Amino acid sequence: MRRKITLKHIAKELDVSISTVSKSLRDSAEISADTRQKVQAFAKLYNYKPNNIALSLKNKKTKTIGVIIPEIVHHFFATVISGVEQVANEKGYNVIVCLSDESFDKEVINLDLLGNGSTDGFIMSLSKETQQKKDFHHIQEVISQGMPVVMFDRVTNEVLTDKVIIDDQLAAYEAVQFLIDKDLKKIALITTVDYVSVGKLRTDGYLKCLRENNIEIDENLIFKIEDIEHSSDEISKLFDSQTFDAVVAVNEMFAVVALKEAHKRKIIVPSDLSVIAFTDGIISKYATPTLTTVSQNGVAMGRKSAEMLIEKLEMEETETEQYRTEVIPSHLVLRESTKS
Amino acid sequence: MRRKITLKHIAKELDVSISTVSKSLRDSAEISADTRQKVQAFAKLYNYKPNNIALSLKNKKTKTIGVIIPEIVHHFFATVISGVEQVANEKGYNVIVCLSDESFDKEVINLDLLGNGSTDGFIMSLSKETQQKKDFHHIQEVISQGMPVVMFDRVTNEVLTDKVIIDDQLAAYEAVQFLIDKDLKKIALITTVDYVSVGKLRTDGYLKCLRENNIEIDENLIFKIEDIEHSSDEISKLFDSQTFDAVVAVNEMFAVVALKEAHKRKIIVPSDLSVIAFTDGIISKYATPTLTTVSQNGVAMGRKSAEMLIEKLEMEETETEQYRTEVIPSHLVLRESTKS
DNA sequence: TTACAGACCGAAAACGTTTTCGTGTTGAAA
DNA sequence: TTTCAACACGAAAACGTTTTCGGTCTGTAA
Repeated sequence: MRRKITLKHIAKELDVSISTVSKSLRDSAEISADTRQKVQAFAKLYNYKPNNIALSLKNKKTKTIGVIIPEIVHHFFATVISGVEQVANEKGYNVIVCLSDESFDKEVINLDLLGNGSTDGFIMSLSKETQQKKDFHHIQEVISQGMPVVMFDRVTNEVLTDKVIIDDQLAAYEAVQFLIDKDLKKIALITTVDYVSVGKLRTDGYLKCLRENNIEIDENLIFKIEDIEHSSDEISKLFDSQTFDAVVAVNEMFAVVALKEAHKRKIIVPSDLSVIAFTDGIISKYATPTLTTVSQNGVAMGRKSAEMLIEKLEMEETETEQYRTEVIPSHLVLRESTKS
Repeated sequence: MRRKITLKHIAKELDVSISTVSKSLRDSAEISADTRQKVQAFAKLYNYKPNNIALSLKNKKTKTIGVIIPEIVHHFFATVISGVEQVANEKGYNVIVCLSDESFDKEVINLDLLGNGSTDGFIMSLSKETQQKKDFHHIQEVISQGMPVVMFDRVTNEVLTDKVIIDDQLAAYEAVQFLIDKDLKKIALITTVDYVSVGKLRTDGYLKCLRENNIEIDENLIFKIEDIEHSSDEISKLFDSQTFDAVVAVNEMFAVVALKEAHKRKIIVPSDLSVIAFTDGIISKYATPTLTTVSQNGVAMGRKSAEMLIEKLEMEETETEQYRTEVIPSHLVLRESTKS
């Protein structure tokens, strides 16, 4: 088992000093062409590669960015990671992924663990529990220690830092307006409980659009679902108790469940009922009928987040602290679940 | 901006040596209770946490495992990461994720980059290109340098190391047998090109089952699809040219496309046509009708892979090299796309 | 008084780099 | 012959830890 070779080994083998070896490998003019050549040949032969950890310690940079997300088995977050990874890769950074499992405590632990030298900065999306507790001291902590942090999607105003979001309220507004333009007036909304920030914003957009179109808001058409596991029963109740000619769902799963419920009741989509979902993911593309969705470009969010973070990492310390919030554009992806 | 505090800072502030600080924090009996108490109080006050990088360098352990997968926007791989992360977390390890994008070169680069001290070991699934080229020297390289590697799902016999797989051939066999038991004889197979190892194995299982049931193999019923983008047209052709009463697809997407094609032609699933898909993911659960699938428990694979890797990492160097291949059980998840 | 044990603490090495600075040797100019 | 620059290289510090090995006290026993 050939162990990893170090500068020291090369130095001893060639009977020169460690400094000489190091300089030779970096092609320093300080060293004679002869020695340089000799060292380089030897290094190549034994496949020498500098030790990353030693470099990190010396440079006080790890070239690693930490990504903390609620869960990875979720198409949207997977696409974000994909985007982050793309630009990280281009710029020579590694990505270390941590899952909070929607738990506040795990978020704290992860931040704590990685905050001690393992990463140069963070990209994160808040866990549900954190959003509920409204406790962000762990994030403030790492920021105050000089670590750049970029928050995406599930963000909060209470932390001053760079952010990347889609304009959820506007997107919901546009989705609803699209339906109204098709002359659909009884529009149901299937959303989450309010503490999930994006759920709240989308609900706000829905309400705003109805108001501005002078359509009376019927609270019975707004359905807040806590638990995705029982969404099927819940949504069934909605169909039992109310009639409506369009549904906006804040995620794909709710929309597909609605689709199935309609199918079961012989309600034809889109002629009898139009459906629009948020988050343009895999399910929408493969549902029957395929779903019209509000695109939520995770790759773009990931890319933008990584770009902002790396920019912060590589700029001079002295520059003025200026935080930006970038808005990733979203648009309606028209498919079979709405009338054309 | 409070910068991170180090042992040196504490030492200077309290006017003792670095050694004393270090020992105090580790509650060494060498240091008087008085001093210990003082140091600990100070450290707590300033929220001292040892620098991970320095520890890694000293201990020659990073407590980090590298995961290299073809892509993350793929439910199966996401579940695997989730599993890996779970046990990594339990055992105090971090997970660094790299995507090969199905590219041989990126796989080499990632392995190279992380192999130089950044991780203690690897968990990986081969990229398509690597499987095609059958070039595994980069993996042999890291192994020969003493890094444990666990391969999962897309593995190869040409590398001697720990592996975690599902018995794809057996799983396919059982799926086909299930259909035959329902008295379905004309069973089509929608699979990938042969160099994708799991596609090949599943095809083998299909063939074996037909043979052992004395059903003549009709090559026209075996459909190899290279490009998922055009699968729709391809599968349409299959329906044009052949008749059959069951379909086995090696992934969810192919199955859903078949489902839609049947729907379009007024072929009723499951009464006219049964469909079974591989990889029990999100799509299957939300398809219409829901899909009967061969479960491919990614979380279990991830967990098992991580367990095997960490076991290797923490066992004494001296123990005999013994490589294992673990098989994760799979089973049919019965849903609406097959007759009950 | 001397010797010695124990208590307490510090110096230094080690992990693997990079970089600054110093030093010895050579050759040429004065 | 003396002086000095250019050249080639090495020593050592630094990054932040942990740990081994000494060293300096104090107090007690001989």
